[in-house]
Amino acid sequence: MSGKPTSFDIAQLAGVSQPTVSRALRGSPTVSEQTRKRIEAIAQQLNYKVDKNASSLRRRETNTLALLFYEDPMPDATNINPFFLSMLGAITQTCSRHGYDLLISMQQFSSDWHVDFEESRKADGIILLGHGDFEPYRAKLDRLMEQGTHFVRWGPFQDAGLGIVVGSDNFHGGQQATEHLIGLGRKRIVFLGEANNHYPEFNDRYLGYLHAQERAGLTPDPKLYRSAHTDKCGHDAVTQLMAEGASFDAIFAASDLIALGAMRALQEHGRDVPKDVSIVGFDDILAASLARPPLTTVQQDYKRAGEVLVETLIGTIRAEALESSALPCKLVIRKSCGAK
Amino acid sequence: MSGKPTSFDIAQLAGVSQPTVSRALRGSPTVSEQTRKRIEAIAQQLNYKVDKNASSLRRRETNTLALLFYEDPMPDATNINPFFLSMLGAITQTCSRHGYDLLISMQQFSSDWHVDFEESRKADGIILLGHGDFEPYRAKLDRLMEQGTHFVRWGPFQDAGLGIVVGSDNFHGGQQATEHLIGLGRKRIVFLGEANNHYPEFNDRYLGYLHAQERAGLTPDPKLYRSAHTDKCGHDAVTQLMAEGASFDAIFAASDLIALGAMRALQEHGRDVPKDVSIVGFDDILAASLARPPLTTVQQDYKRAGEVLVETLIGTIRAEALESSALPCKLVIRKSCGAK
DNA sequence: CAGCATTGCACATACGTATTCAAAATGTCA
DNA sequence: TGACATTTTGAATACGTATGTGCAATGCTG
Repeated sequence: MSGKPTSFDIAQLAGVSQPTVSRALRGSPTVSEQTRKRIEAIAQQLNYKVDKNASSLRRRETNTLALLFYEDPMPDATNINPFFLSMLGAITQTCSRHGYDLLISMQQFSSDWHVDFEESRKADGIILLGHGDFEPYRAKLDRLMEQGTHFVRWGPFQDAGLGIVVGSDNFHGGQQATEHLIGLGRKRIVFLGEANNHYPEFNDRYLGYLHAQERAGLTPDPKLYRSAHTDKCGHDAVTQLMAEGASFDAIFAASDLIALGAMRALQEHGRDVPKDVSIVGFDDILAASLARPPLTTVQQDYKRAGEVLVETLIGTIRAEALESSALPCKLVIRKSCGAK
Repeated sequence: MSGKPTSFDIAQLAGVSQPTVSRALRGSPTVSEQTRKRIEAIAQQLNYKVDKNASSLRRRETNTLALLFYEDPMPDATNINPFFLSMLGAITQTCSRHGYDLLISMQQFSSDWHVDFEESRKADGIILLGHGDFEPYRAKLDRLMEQGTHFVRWGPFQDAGLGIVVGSDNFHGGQQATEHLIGLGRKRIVFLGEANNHYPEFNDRYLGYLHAQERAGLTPDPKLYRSAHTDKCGHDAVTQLMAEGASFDAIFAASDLIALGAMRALQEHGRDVPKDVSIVGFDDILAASLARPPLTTVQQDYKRAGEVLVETLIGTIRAEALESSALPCKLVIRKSCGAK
C-alpha cells in the first residue's frame, strides 16, 4: 500500500471484499449499517478518495460539465467577455452544489471543441457561452444536436429553436429603460446600438425601446437611431448628432460602454447630464457606478443566469423535459437620468 | 458497435489488434508508417476519440490542471476577484496549448479542496489564486506540500517560501509610479493603501513608494500615509486630508478603485486633477481608462501571469526544478498626472 | 544458409471501480 | 426441523486504454 489507498486497501483493513467497500461508500442500502460505519471510518482515516477516472469509466458518467467560450475570434483571444466572466462564480458554485466539477475551455472554432468533451467522455454536458449570433456556428450546433450531446446555450431567448437557450429578457429590459426615460418627461430619445441580427441582444433591446414609445403614444424618430457597439462608437455617434444639430433629450444605449462614451461626448461639449440629457445604459458594469454622474442602467441577473444554465443542463442530462427560459432584467436607478 | 467507437472497433476494421491501435494513435515508433496511416484514417472516419477516463486511469496522469479560487469568504461568494478573472483567458489558452484541460473550482475553505482534486486523480496539479495573505491557509498549504501535490500559488514574490509563487513585482511597480510623480516635480505624495501583512501586495507597493522617495532625496511625510482598500476608503481619506488642511500635490493609490475614489473626492472639492494634484493608481481596470481624466496607473501583466502560472506548474509536474518568479509591471501614462 | 539483429505486431495484463449474479447467513413460519 | 423468504456479502467481470513481454517475419552478415 505504498501509493494512494484503493478500495482494496480499505476492504482488507475492514475485513470485507472490495465490492462491499464500493457499495458502502456509495450508500447502497444492501450493506448493513454496521459495516458501513466501519468502512467509512477506515476510509476517512486513510484519507481515501474514490478515483474519479476509474469511477467515471465504470459508471459511464463523469459528473463534470464543460464550459465553452465560443465567441470573440479577436486578434487577442485571451480576453473573455466580462459578462460571462461574472457568471462564472455562480456557475462553479451551482455545479459544486449539484456534485459536478467544471471544465473550462476557449477552443477555437477551427477545432473540434464541439465534440471533444463529450466524445472523449470528459464531460456529461456542455454550456456554450457566446454572443447571440450563432449563425456562423450553426453547422456545429447542428452536429451537437445530431449526436444527442447535452448542451445549453446562452443567447437571445427570442430566437430559441436550436437546442435549449437561456438568456436575459432583452426586449423587456429595453422597454423598462425607455419607459423610465419617458416617465421623466423625455420625448426625443436616442438609441445607440445595433438593430440587426448580428447583435440579436441589441436588436431585442431596440425593439423594446420602440415598443415602449409606441405604448406611450410617441413616434420614434428614425434619425435618433445610431449604430454603435463600443464606447468610441457611442462617443462619435453623439458628437455627430450634436454637429448635425439634432434635437434630443435622452439616450438609451445598448451597453454601458456605449453609454459612457456618449456621456463623455456630451460633457466635452458642455451638455449637462442629466439636466440637458438623460442617459440609460445596459449591463451594469463596474465603471457604470463609478462614472460621474453614476449611470442608470439595466442590470442582467448574471447570478441567476449561471444557476439556470447549470440547472437546465443537469436537467437535460437527467432526461427531464426542459425548455428555454428568459431571465428578467432589473433597472438600477442612479443619477444619470435625473430621477428622484 | 452501437455506442461510441472504441479502440477495439478501430482494430477490427484495420485488421490489427487493439494495442496496435493505441500505439499508432499515440505515435509510438514501433508501429509502421503504413499501418499508422490506415489506423488514423479509420479513426478519423469513425470520429473516434480516446476515452480520457480510461486513458487517465491507465497512464495515471490526467493532463488536467485545477484552478482554485481560495479567497474572498464574502457573504456573496459568487464574486471572483476581477484581476484573477482577467487571467483566465491566458490560463485556459496556455493550458490547451500544452495539451491540458482546465478544471475550476471555488470550494470553500472548510472543505477538503486542497486534497480533492489531486487525490481523486482528477488533476495533475493545482493553481491557487487568492490574495497574498496566505497565513490563514498555511496549514492547508503545508499539507499540500507534505503530500507532494504539485501546485503553484499567485502571490507576493517577496515572501515566497511556501511552495512556488508567481506574482507581480509590486515593489518596483510602486517605485515606478512614485518616480513618475517625482519626475513631474511632485514632492508631497500621499500614499493610499495598506502597509501591513494582511495586504502583502499593497505593502510591497508602499515599500516601493518609500524607496523611490529616498532615492530622490525626499523624506516621506508619515502624515501622508492613509489606510485604504476600497474606493470609498480612498474618497474618505482624501476628504479628511483636505479637511485637515494637509498639503499634498500628488497621490499614489495602491489600487485603481482607491484612486478613483480619491479623484472623486478631489473633484467634489474643486481641486483640479492633474493641475492641483497628480494621481497614479494600480491595476489598470477598465474604469481607469474611462475616468475623467483617464487614470495613469501601473498595469499588471495578467496575460503573462496566466502563462507563467501554467507553465511553471507543468514544469513542476514534469519534475523540472523551477523557482518562484516576479513579473514586471508597466506604467501606463494617461492624463491624471499632467505628463506630456 | 546458419546465425543474429531488427522490425512489427499480438497476447496478456494492469489501472480502480461498480454491478450482476449467486451464495451464505439469518430469520420466520408451519 | 425443514422449507422458504430476507438480508448481507463475495466472486466474477466489465468499463477502454496502455504497456511489458514474447513471437513471427524480415533483413543482414559472413
